[in-house]
Amino acid sequence: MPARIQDVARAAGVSTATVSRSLRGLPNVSSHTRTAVSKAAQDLGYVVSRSASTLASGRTLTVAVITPYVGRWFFAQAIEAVERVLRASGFDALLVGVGQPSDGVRPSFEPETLRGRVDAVVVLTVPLTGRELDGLRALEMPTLFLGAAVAGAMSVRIDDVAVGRTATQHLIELGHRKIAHLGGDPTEPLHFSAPSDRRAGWMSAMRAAGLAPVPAYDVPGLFTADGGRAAMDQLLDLADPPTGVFADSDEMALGALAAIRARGLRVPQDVSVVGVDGHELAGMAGLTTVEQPVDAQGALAARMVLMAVAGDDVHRHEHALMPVRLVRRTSTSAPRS
Amino acid sequence: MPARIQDVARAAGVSTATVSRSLRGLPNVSSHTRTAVSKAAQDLGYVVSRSASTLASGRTLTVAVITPYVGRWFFAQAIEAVERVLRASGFDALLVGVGQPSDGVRPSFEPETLRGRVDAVVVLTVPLTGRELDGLRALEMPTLFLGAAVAGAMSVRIDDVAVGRTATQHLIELGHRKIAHLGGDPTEPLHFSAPSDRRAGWMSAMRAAGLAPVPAYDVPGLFTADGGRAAMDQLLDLADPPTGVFADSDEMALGALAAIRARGLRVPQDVSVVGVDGHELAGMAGLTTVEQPVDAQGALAARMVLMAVAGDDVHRHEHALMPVRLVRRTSTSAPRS
DNA sequence: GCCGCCGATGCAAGCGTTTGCACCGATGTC
DNA sequence: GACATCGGTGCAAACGCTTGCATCGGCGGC
Repeated sequence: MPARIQDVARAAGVSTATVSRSLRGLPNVSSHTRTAVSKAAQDLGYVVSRSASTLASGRTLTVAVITPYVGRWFFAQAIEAVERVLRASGFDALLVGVGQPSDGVRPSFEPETLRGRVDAVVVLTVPLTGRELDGLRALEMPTLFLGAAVAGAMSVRIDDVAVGRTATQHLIELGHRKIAHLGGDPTEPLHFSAPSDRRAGWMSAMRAAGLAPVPAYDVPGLFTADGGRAAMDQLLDLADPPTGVFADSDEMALGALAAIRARGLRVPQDVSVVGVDGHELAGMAGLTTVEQPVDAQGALAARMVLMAVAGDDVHRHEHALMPVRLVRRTSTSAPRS
Repeated sequence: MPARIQDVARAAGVSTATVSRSLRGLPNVSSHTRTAVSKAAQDLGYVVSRSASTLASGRTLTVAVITPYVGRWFFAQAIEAVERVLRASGFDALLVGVGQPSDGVRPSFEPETLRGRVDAVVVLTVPLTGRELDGLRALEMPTLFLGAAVAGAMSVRIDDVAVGRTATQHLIELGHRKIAHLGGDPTEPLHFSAPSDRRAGWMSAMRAAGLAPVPAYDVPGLFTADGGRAAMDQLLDLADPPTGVFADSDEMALGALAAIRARGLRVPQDVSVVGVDGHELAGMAGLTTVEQPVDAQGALAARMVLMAVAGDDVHRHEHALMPVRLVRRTSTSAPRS
């Protein structure tokens, strides 16, 4: 049987109240008592019961991380960073997957189930329904969106419109006129804002350069390498294929690279490709990309919710925007005239 | 204020005991009462307090997932699968990161912390110290190792020696004699068994073919793309570089590919490369690989611990071995004679 | 028609903490 | 020297559920 607070109290010759206060470092405990309690706890291998503690205090020392995927690069990186910071502060990360739609419809996420289960929520780039958002608000706990901005909650993200603009401008500056866009899956039940924002950036940069975004050049890539490859194939089948391609993610861009090379075409001579993310393997493949600081976003997100949990209301509605930067590699160059 | 069980009891005109039994689907509740309780709970938006329920029953409906990384491909895939199955069964996944050694020493993982916090533990390919293993055993709860076998606990994994042998044999059958091995980081504080087993498979296959494994051909690749690239560079700097390379992971193999091409050498004409995993991007890059079913391993692992939690002692010590298969692509061929 | 049994329900004792409040000396103040 | 003050401590009431045990009709068997 594991030791309970009662056992520690007895061993240290004090009351359970004093043990509780002492172990949590609360004031008004003499240093003499403190050492006695610590020793007793140590000897007995005492570790506080989370459920009892939570029940009595209402604090869970746990933060929910809501995510549609964990296998995809961006999400995996972000989760790792969030978890690391939470753990360093003594908090646990409760992983909540809401993706994996079975019959095209995502199983509804029930925020109510989190009540009393966590102290705060970090939502990773998952667009919630109105009902879900309301449920989340009803929880009345610190909530932070990573990868999207939602009114009334904290957020950490990058400027996705600028991302699209930066990538597209890069191609334009190299001399490209026929620039395609590989985006998300429009039929996907989870409507992310990143794809549409990046797409908007693409269109905006095109127009600013006096170029018309061609509808046939705007194809869905599903945010996967396979999807990117298929989309690229589709583009190359066009009578007048693009010379430059902007993919919303490195994974799609790498798929596009594969499709291009599979046809015996060369990168960047025949087609230039630029991605988004800063995936480790993008570097290996020489992919030019708009790099975003995923680790930093995750760490900042965790720090922000922790501050909010600690009662800091100042940043309770802060929206942090992290910088991105274009990393030029060998997948982009001037088009063959 | 959220509704408590007391409120539901009052609304349904029964006692809290009946509400508790009814809501959990226990027997000996009349169907009439059952519907009345359900309706009352529904109306009040009642959701049981996890901490109170846990405190009273000792059940947490939560499983800990211990992992050294979440950003690396294998781990991310496995976690996603485990979480999905747990969630489908009404269990939560508590993500516990134990990696990220700061000063070369991994911060010790404290199994005691999990007591009363979870009903079972899934440990992902993280070699624990004796103290940690003892602590885990002392918890006396279902424990499963994914990616390594540990006596006295369940496990799900692949035969890593066979993996190394398969990959190496493939190169040997193609006619290679000078075959290198890209393995893990020997100085890494986390000593995984996979790298040493795969290495053993490499050596065994070499010897079986009458070839001597050359020490200079056995280089650490850190299990990252960057590490794989650096390791490959090292191999290519050798006076007599290998013609075939077996990398313990696809990520390293992809790094190796980059290093080879950066020198103007060609794959597979100049060097053949084979990896391990079945990474989505390996397919894009045409990498030959020994594919392992990560999703299936994760899902099975989750199912096994759930059965054990449910009281099924039959499989309590079962060791499941999942099949791997060689996927031939364009990164391997006969060496230039 | 009595008895035993059984399904349905209620009672109340936990489960192991936290915390508001009371208490109790010792110290400091006029 | 009386009195507020204050640090240190204990008491005991929550916190919201689960569950062993008791209770209570109703029903079939003899």
